[in-house]
Amino acid sequence: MEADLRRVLLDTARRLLVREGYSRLSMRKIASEAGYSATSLYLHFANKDDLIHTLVEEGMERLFEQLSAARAQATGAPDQLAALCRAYLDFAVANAEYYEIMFMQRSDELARFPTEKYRKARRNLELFRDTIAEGQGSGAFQPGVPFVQATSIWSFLHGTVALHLAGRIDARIDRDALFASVVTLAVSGLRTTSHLEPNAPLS
Amino acid sequence: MEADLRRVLLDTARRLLVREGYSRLSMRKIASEAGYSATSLYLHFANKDDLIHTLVEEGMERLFEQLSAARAQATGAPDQLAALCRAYLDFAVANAEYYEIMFMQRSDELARFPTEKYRKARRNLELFRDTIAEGQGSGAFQPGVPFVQATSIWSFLHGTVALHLAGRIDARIDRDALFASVVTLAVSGLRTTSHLEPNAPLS
DNA sequence: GAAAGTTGATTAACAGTGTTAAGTTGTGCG
DNA sequence: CGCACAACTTAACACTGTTAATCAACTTTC
Repeated sequence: MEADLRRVLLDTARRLLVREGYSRLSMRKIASEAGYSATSLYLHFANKDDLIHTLVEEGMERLFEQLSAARAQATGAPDQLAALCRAYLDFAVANAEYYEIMFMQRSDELARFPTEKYRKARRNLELFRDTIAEGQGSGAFQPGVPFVQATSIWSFLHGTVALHLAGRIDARIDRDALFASVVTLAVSGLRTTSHLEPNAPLS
Repeated sequence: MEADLRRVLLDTARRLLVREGYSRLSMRKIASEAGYSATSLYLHFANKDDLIHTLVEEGMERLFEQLSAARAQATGAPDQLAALCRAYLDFAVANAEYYEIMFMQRSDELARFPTEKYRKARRNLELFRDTIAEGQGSGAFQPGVPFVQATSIWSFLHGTVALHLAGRIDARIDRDALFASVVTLAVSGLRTTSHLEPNAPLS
């Protein structure tokens, strides 16, 4: 056996995913691209879902690194939260194919993300939650349940990128301007002293 | 030929979609369920995407009806906007399979929604836009570009239902409470006098 | 060192998918 | 009647994920 064929197959799958998109990613293609027969994949992964879930897990880690780095470069909860939002949106457009398998999989198409890998996915949300809690502690944010508020912000961010990636956002709306407005809106919704400015510059 | 086989096939497809979900909806199943051979579908639809797009169009109409009805029962832009948001969320959970093909299709998997059918999809967003513009006229809402603000709210709503339908929202968060908070948050973000209350009752 | 067992990979096959080409059947019409 | 056209079907292609059976090579054991 290859030194670590599992690793090779994952790398091949990732490369194919990024190059051709999820819908054109098949077990047979991964295998032939790696120079093996299709059934070899089943010696290292239970099934396609298992393979994809491993890629998702890797994506969650990469997202966590980028989110952490973004937050570390900002100071103060509001700025840190804004940095997290921007990093999330940036990750989604820079890794669209990754984002699709990570967050845009309908549950009946792909088996539920396994619990043992769920921890890594949750860390990303906790980054938001902790920042919000910190802001509440310093009095910069309104009171509330940080976990719920983090979920709300996440929903907002996800909705924006999901519609964007699906090509559903009207072409007249500039992407970067919309993203910037979304970040402002998301953060200002939590602030004690509202910093909402009319979003006239958009479109 | 059947009086209108096209109509029969669409009804069969819709029934199968709701009963078994999009991932288990195949041309062959639709055909056999309707009592015809698979290739018959291609006499009435160019391909599977064409058939799905027709279902999507119907879904857009149904959504429009429910949104319109909800807005008509409320008075004043803020309440009307809240009613629109609630109706949108309600539609999504009550017609999850429909919602999936309407808004959760990745663009590379399903061909782009055809322009001639796009009009019906846009009407729904215009309902939000017009309500926002009305609220700005009466001074209830902050100034801004209504179309962009409507898109923001839509993103927020879509993100919430998309994550919910994908089973990604933490089980500890009550769905209805989250939805209620999202509606409040979406509307209050536009108001001149903020009505934000701490969302403590959640979870 | 020969026999047995294990590991890593393969080929063949099944049941399913969307879709096209060719063939069949029935109806209206000149 | 015979022609034409319309509605529909059968056969086939090129895929898909996945399982069972097989084969070759290396390890272990006697």
